[in-house]
Amino acid sequence: MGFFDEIGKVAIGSRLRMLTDKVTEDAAQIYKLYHIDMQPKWFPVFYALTRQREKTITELAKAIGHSHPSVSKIISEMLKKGYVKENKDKTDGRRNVISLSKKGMKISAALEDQLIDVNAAIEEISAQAQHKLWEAIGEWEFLLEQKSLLRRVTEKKKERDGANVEIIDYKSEHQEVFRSLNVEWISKYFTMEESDYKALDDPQGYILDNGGFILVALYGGEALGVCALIKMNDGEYDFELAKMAVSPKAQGKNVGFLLAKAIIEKAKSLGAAKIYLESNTILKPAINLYHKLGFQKVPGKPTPYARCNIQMELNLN
Amino acid sequence: MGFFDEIGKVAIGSRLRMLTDKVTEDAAQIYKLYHIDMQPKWFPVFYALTRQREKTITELAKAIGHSHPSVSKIISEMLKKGYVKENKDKTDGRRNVISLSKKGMKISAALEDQLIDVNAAIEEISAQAQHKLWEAIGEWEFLLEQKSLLRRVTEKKKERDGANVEIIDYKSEHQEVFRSLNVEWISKYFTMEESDYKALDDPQGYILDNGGFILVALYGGEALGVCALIKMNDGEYDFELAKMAVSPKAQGKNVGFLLAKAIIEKAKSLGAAKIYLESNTILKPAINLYHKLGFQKVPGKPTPYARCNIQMELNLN
DNA sequence: TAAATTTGCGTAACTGGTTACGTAATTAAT
DNA sequence: ATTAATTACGTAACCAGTTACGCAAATTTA
Repeated sequence: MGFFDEIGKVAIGSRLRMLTDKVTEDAAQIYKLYHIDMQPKWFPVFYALTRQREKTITELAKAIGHSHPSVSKIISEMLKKGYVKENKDKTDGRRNVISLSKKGMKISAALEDQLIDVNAAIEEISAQAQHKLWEAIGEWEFLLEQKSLLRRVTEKKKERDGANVEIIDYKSEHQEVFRSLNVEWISKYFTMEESDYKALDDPQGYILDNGGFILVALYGGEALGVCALIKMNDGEYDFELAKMAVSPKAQGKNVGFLLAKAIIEKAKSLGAAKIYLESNTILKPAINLYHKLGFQKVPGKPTPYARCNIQMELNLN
Repeated sequence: MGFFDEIGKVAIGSRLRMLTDKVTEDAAQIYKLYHIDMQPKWFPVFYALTRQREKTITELAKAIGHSHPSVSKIISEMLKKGYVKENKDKTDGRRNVISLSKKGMKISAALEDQLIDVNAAIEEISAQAQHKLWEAIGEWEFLLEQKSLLRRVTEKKKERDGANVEIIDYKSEHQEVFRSLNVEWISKYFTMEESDYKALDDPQGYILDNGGFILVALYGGEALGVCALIKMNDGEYDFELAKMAVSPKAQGKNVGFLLAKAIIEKAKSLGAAKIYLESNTILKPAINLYHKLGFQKVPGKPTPYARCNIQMELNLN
């Protein structure tokens, strides 16, 4: 147990499994004690059948919370022992209606005594324990039903990553990063074009001096993401969101989202009403991100970029 | 869940298993979220190795509470991925010393972030729950360690069976039962002898009128066990415990023990100091019972019974 | 009424663990 | 110095569940 104390509650799964094993391991012995020739795994099926005379395989599976092949196997074993009988449904040839045989019902009577004693034993343990396992399980089932562990972990990750990400204004020292991060992804998926070089080689002249902005994302102090807001001369849009790039090192750390969120805030604070962007549908994570931020697809506009096959806009009002 | 509410806490095992499944099912996804190429089942091994540079298969198994073949399999999988390396111990050729490879250590660093988030997520669930699962598991582990479920159930069964058993004095109406129960086991394991017929055909004249006693055990009102105390003329012993018989129908219901206990009390109340009995070692449950009651083996005495190969006495002072 | 979809369920293959067993290396006992 | 017992650990077979798949019957849709 020392191991699990040290490792923390991450081990809750392993620990649950071990307790389950411990609670379960005696089951076979207990049946022997009552001279009941039955396998522990048959019990749920058995019990369900005592409650309701007849049930099909699928009904049984649903009732006891197993998959149907599991029930199918159990039934074929119980059939061999003669505890149940099967009966093809006359009106629906697919259904295999299972019921307890005479022999099965006799066993089921013997089981009742056992149930009483096992229940009493478990109640005894419960009474000796300060913390209520039964109720705790119920609560956990409910809480996990509401929000899965995966979702909870995802949220925690976002929170933690967010705290590590700092979004700052572009300074001339970032020019190298701004260029290299963009070259990296563009040349990975497409090829660099004329307009790329213009913006990347001279962000000061091409973007900032024209009334645009650039933000830089620091992760643990290192610049791992960049994003630009380019002033547009078109009457419809105020800015184009462009040259967004996140280092593979920071992938999955929510950097893109935080960066985009920040740049949208920036645009808002500058009184912008509509933002435009161009992208390509093979960049699925990017498209998803834009979608999540509220961008909507718009019909084709003229563009200098060959790689553009989708255009989107975000209305800020 | 309805099923389990209805069936009662007997289902604690199934319920634990389901919760375990639920907690565990997301594990693989969570690793993916962190871009860690690892199987959930490797985690305990991984973790144990980050804690202590080197460990043998068996040490790992002990540390994480698995069987050694399980660890053996996991290691061979991790080996294939290049996360660990093995090293035959120079001084002990049997030992296979495992340690993390460079690649393994890199993964282990990535794991740390994940651990933080998973722990946070689980703490969040814990905080939302009123009942403390973690502590409850700890208590159950302790309580089951102290006394296994099997032993607890056995005790409950004895209690319940005991309450159903009533020990009464022999009356003439019991002669038939007294005879038939004894004939049943004697002729099953041995053959009836002259002395048997004397006692069984005329318990009144042969046992009671000579200062002996007979007790009858009723189970649910039915006479299913008998036991006699025969007055002895020998200077050493006061009574012989004999003609104890329990119906197979009442087997495992503690009837024998209660009957013997009662007959010993009877002897005590009559001022007896020493009880004697004869038996045969092939009757193992009977010998165990006598032993449990405090009877000790004594060297051979003259006996009319061919089937006797062990003699025992109980000192009542 | 024919075609497409859904449902019931059996079989097969997989999974993450176990116990059983065999073998080689080491240690203890005579 | 043997012999016997113990230990480390790999392989095989099993176990109680699962998912994947396919077939046939029933139901829905066109």
